[in-house]
Amino acid sequence: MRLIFIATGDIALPSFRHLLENGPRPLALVTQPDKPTGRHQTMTPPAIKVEALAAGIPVYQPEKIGDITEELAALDPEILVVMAYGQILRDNILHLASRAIINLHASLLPKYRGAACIQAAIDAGDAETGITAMHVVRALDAGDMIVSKSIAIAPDETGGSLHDRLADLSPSVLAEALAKLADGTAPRIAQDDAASSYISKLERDHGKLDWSQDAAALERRIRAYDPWPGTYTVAIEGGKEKRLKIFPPATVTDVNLSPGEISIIDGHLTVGCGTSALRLAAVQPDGSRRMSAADYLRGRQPAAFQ
RNA sequence: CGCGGGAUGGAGCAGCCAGGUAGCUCGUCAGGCUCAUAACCUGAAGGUCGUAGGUUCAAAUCCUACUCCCGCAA
Repeated sequence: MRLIFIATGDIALPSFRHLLENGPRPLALVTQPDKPTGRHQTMTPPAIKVEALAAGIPVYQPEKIGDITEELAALDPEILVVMAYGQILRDNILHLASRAIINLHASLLPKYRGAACIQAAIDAGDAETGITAMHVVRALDAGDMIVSKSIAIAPDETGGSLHDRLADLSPSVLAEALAKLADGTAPRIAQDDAASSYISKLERDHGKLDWSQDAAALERRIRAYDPWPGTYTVAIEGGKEKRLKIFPPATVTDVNLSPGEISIIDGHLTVGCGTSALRLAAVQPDGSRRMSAADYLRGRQPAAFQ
């Protein structure tokens, strides 16, 4: 089967490797251009590009994928596989493949269409999530589904751990979808739009914790947003506002404190929430490295979180 | 050279602006007290103040360069 892989995010790496090892070997990889990243804004290629080049797979990095429509058409693909690519695909790409264009999405559709689907499942307190293979249509993540597989979300699951587990689950979903497309047994399961939800892309600012919320909800958010975009609060230290990152695990504890109020209970940094309170285990002050909440308290005296 | 913060005994910090015997909260070790404690008391060990130069009678502190860590931004 003539296949082109279209992906940027690391979540696609296991699936890409699966194709390299078990076939069908991708004719090409389309990925986002190298971008300046890190503290020194050095140009960094997507990891999947590096692996593709090492495997001798041609790589395209168009600013807009529409710019290479002709090149891709010349490869005469039967299947396009899209996963965490990062660009909206236009009609010219949607109709490029003779057989199908499919997308691997990290949620159990129709829940959590959009970018931050992994975090959303933890944030909502869902018991499970998964990977869905579907046909790509113009509306984002709204195409007919082919196959999905689910996994349970652990009580201490973080966005990072779930990302990795979903990445490892993806190859089996891809393999099953490709097999069914090949032998003509692939179903087209329409999504129930009424049951759908859309999650927009997360920005760093979305990680600011609102202490007026329920402690259990905040605990889920701290896990869901780790490591990206991370959660933080603003600590009042000596009258100054200092940004303070918060890391899991946080523990809901039944103490009566007003939202944002800090108390040291049994040696643990405890913060009041809208309902009950949260005991924090790990934090990172601005300009310093990650440390235990106990270490943080040794050298600083935060008055409150806001 | 995108912007900015930082490097001080094992941990987290203060001291630096206005140079002049290394300090705080813990931890560790020893002893004491207690029925008992992540309790309390007493004592001790442990630092060439990131590196290299410079200024000075004198540098953690002022100047220069370098290394490493981190936040923002992507």
